[in-house]
Amino acid sequence: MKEKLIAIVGPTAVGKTALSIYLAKALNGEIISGDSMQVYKGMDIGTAKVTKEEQDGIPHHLIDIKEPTESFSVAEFQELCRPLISDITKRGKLPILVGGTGLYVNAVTHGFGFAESPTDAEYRSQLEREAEMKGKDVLYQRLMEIDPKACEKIHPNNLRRVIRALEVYHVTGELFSVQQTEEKQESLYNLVMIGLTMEREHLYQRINKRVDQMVDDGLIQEVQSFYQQGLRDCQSIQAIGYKELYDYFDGRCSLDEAIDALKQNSRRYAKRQLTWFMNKTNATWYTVSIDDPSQHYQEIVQFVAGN
RNA sequence: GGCUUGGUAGCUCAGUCGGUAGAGCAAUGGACUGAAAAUCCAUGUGUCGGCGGUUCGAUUCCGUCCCAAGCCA
Repeated sequence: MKEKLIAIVGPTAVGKTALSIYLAKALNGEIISGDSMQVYKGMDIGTAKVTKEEQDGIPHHLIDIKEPTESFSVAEFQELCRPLISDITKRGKLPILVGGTGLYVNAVTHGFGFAESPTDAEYRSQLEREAEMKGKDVLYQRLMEIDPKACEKIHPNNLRRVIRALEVYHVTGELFSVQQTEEKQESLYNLVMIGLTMEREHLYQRINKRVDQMVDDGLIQEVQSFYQQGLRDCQSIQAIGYKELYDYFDGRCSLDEAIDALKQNSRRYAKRQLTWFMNKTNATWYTVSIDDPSQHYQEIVQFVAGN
């Protein structure tokens, strides 16, 4: 008997958090964040992390589990998330996975098997240096000799993924393309996936408004404190909101330009999220209205409870 | 009121010595298996300001009108 798992996916700012709290209350649930940036402590405003008040007593997991200096990965997320789901289930509660990071969600709900191929940071940077000196074609050609099947799916310009494929071979002796065939079609869980979307123009309005709100709430100070602590070159500051404001603090642009870039990058991010969730999941979709975001809550509760 | 320079893609502009046009940015679509809020790929039809004229043919030349900026009264 598979464990029951609810997942809520959708683009940034569509209202996943509010729905998740509502569902958790209605169905005796606990919430697991499926988000690559909300794991970082102190990155609260910029990642639109749930506040304590919003949580309203509902247990939340996998937020604030990393220092901003640390790295994090899908595999680690998967490793943490799966036992957590079992644990919540055993306690008689309903696990609700809420996330905007499509890869993370799918890695948990489906059988992504990368547990056997760890990373090798040293090897990565070695390849990066090589690509810089000799060009990325050199690495692509090397991958072509080792794993031509992987090359079919990786664009020569996508250096990051070329390097990852080489890394897998380097570390495990196994081909990247072979590992990928382990993908399973069936979910590991009795999965009910809810997708939230919104008319594009309205979603963009909400994103722009939310960024302004973040600035009012002290986003600039939040990022500045990381900047002043000397936080540099780490995964956490790749987050939207942080990298743009770093450009401002570095004097590469004005504050207004940074905020505009932040909005634009958020909109583009939302678009990529929709592409992923629409094409890589079979969520049941609800189009939420900008005027009444809670319009479908009752319907969703019934749908989730009935499955 | 007169003169000058402009009006071309959502924006900034290029260009056509007359054969209905193209860059950057924006936007849109897509890919995605240990950085994923990352990384990467693909996509350019627009009354060439309006109306007339010349011409086989005008966005291009001419006239006129409208709009904008600047200068002179």
